Formats: sequence, C-alpha cells, structure tokens
Amino acid sequence: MPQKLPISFYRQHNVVDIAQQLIGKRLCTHINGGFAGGLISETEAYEGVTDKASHAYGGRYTKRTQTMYKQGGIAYVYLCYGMYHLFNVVTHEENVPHAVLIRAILPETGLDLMKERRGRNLFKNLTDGPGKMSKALGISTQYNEVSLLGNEIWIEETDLKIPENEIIAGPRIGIDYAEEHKDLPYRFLWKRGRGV
DNA sequence: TATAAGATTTACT
DNA sequence: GTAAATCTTATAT
Repeated sequence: MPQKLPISFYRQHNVVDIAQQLIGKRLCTHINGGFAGGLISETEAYEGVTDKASHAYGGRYTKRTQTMYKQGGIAYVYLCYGMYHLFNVVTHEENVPHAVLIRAILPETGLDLMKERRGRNLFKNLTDGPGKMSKALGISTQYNEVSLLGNEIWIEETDLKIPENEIIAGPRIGIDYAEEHKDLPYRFLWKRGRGV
C-alpha cells in the first residue's frame, strides 16, 4: 500500500531540496466524496523571509500568510487574482515561513472527476497550472491549514526513483516583480511531465 | 478610507 | 498577442 510522506519529510530545513524531492510523489485528495490524485510534475520553492517572491518576504505576517509560519506538514491554500486557489505545502519548523508551490501534476486517478470539476471538454492541460490543478482536485481556501497527514489532502510516497537528469531546474514563473530573485533556480520540472 | 498590484487562466482579436 | 475577470493585501492619503 502507498504510504503517506512522514511528518519528518516536511520538517526538513532546505525548502529547495524538498521541492525537488516532491517531484514524482503522488498528490491525492478525497473531497466531497470524490477521490482524485496524480504524480507531482512541477514545483516551486518559496524561501519565506529571504525570498522577495514570497508573500512572507521580509517577515510580513498577515491573516493570509500566517499559515506559512506554522510548522511543516500542512497545506497553504490562498486565493490569487480573486479567482484561483493555489495549493502550497508548508515546510520547516514553526515561525519559518517556507513553502513549496505545487504547480502541476500528471493525473492518474479520478480523471472523470477532474474533467467534471474543470467543466467543458478541456482534455489537454487538465492540471498543468497551479490554478487549474487546484480546481481539478477540488482544493479551495477552506482547506487552508489542513494537515497533509489527514484524509482530505495528502501526499504519498511512490516507488519511483527519479534520476536527477530527469528533473529540470529553472527560474520561476509569473513573479517578474521579484527582480533579482526571479531568476533563482527554485522551480523544478519533471521531464516526463512535459507535453502531457 | 481609497487605490494599486498580484505565486493565474481564459477568451477574443 | 492582448485584455478581462475579481478579491485580498499593502501602501498611501
């Protein structure tokens, strides 16, 4: 049987390392009685206080970002542009606002459910962006701060051993405002995830 | 209190 | 390729 990633995984201190390790793991949701899941194919690391692209840059603490300051192992879901829910994994210990944005997965289970949630017949690119993925999996802000060891949203270990040459590291996307931090190689993309 | 911009996606020209 | 949809937070009056 697949096994959930242990809490110790999320408590690691190198958020960039965690982002890379999450490639190839299985993200699952069991929401409103529907099960859906897929392999994580794209992630981005957000290194809290020192990362200009992060909401928590410079130690900003608001009602929205307070989730990132909690201990690792929970979900950080927030509303972007007023209409899209973005799903992040909170890492590190308490009071260190590190998080990993899950940008894309390869759908495995619950294809019909995902299509139904997305609406229309968008066969291509069902879950190839943060907003789309959250919608397909049924994730919304009401799941902010839920434990990733619970029964609604979790990440499973897989037998996959992804060689490093199958993981592409590159600059993050959609954060041009971050200036000198926008080119940091904090984004990880699984080769097999491209063009699916 | 009011205004601007954002870790995005979709539709239209 | 460009613009609209739409809400929370940050910064300024």
